[in-house]
Amino acid sequence: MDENIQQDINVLIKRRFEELNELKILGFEPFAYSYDVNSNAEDIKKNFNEDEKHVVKIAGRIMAIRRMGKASFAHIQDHTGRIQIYLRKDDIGDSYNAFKLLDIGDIIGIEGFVFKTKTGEISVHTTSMTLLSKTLRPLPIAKETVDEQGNKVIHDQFADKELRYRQRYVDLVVNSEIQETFLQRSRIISSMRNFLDSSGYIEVETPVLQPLYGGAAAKPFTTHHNALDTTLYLRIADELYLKRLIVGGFNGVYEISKDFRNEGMDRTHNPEFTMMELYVPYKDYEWMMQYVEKMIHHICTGVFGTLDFEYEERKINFNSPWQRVSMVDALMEKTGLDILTAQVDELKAMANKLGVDIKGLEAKGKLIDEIFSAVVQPELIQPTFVVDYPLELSPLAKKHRSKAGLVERFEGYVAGREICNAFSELNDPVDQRERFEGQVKAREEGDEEAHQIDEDFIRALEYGMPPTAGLGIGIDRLVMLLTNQSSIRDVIFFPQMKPEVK
RNA sequence: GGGCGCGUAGCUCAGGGGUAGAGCAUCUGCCUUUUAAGCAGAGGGUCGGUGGUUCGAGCCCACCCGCGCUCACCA
Repeated sequence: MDENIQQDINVLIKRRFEELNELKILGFEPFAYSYDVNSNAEDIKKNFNEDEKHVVKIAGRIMAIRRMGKASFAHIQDHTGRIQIYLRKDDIGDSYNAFKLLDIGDIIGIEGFVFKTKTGEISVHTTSMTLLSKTLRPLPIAKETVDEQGNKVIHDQFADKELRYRQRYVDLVVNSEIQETFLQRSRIISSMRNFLDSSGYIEVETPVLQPLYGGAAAKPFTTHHNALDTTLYLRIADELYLKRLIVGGFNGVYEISKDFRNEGMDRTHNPEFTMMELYVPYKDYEWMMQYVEKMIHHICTGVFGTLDFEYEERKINFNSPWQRVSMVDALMEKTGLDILTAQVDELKAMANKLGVDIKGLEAKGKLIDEIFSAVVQPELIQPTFVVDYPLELSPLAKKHRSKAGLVERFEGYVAGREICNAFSELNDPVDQRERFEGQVKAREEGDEEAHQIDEDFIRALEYGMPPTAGLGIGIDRLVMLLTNQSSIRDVIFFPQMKPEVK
């Protein structure tokens, strides 16, 4: 930060330190130990009764002050919202002198009785004020007013996106409406966990630090373990460990945890993100599609009380069953090309004709994926399962029981975005080894994201894994969808940022 | 990395060649039902940085730095 700006802030901070000392001299402890709260802003307003003087004890942060000599009004904000307080020197004596030394941002406890002002605002008439925490930095507070048309106008809003992300604690205080999105995130995860638990599946934890990374096509973060003197990777997926647990005999395991991918950042990508993966033995991807429908239904109704959502101005309805379309059919319809029999040259020609950037790709699977992403995916607005993917795109999925060249895999799309990925898990260790070897070949041909051979995983499969259905859901993106947020940074408290420039 | 945009007081912003502005916030005084409280006064800026053009540069030019959006890669 620029030194001069720093100095200017310091003038304000210096004044706060002076107030701190003056408060101590007056005998007020600026940082209290506790306060017995028995009400909150929301309850006070909800339970207001003209005839009774409710006595309440509340605590919160001062968000506005209007001083009028020997009496003052202020608004304090707690976790339920704001409420006005009224303080008079006649009522609180010496504390009024302390109040004169308080600022917006300070945290106080107020005991008093509830009343309604001349102008009709339910307020607390203070009989006792306790300073709980003195602020040493000025809060970038906004003021609100209502214009002639009845629109809420916010003045001096704390709007710098970078500062909001870097200092989320300030953002949460002064733009407190964002708390709702994060509360919804929390409820979505709880609801999902609750649904999985009630199905009898076990929540487990598997390593974040892995000697071999796998389970997805992505570049990892690399780190080093000193005592072992070995390279470890931050996991890019939980998949291979969770399937080992299915080998071990559990009746369904899931994990909700952070995965890490060392790739670009934008409105839908953060380097660490939250993933839910579920594996259920003796089931296949058909069963899993229905399970996803039920789970999303449970979350939508449980958290939001509705199946109707709006995302980026488009209406979405989560009624079951979701639409289903096979990848082959969808591409046939859009391009007239049968991707099962098409040659690489035909796919490249089609991509060029459609204006799809294939940037030197040669692998058939990747070409198909590019064309699909460009021409089909954006049109999948209502919840849709795209089923049966090319084998070479899915080295961990089981070959389709009747369609050659495909695997039993589906992805769920909503509002043109992928929200889940699932398959009938490959449990044939011989086939798995061949797929891994195919990946090694792809890697040698320059595909940095191709899988490595995980010998221990193959060994686990050789001990026998029951037929299993597996699912992955990107939690951040699900939350974005359900809370109508277009940036992943708005559903993650502390999104990754460039290092702060001093 | 490419393209577009932004950077002026603590916050939100005006000013587009003539020597720095507004509102809020801060400080002082008055004010015991206010609510963007009010009234009177005060302080606060090397206008993101460096060079250049000019008698004179927030303003024009070049380069750099930071941030946002977007494209590419990707969940």
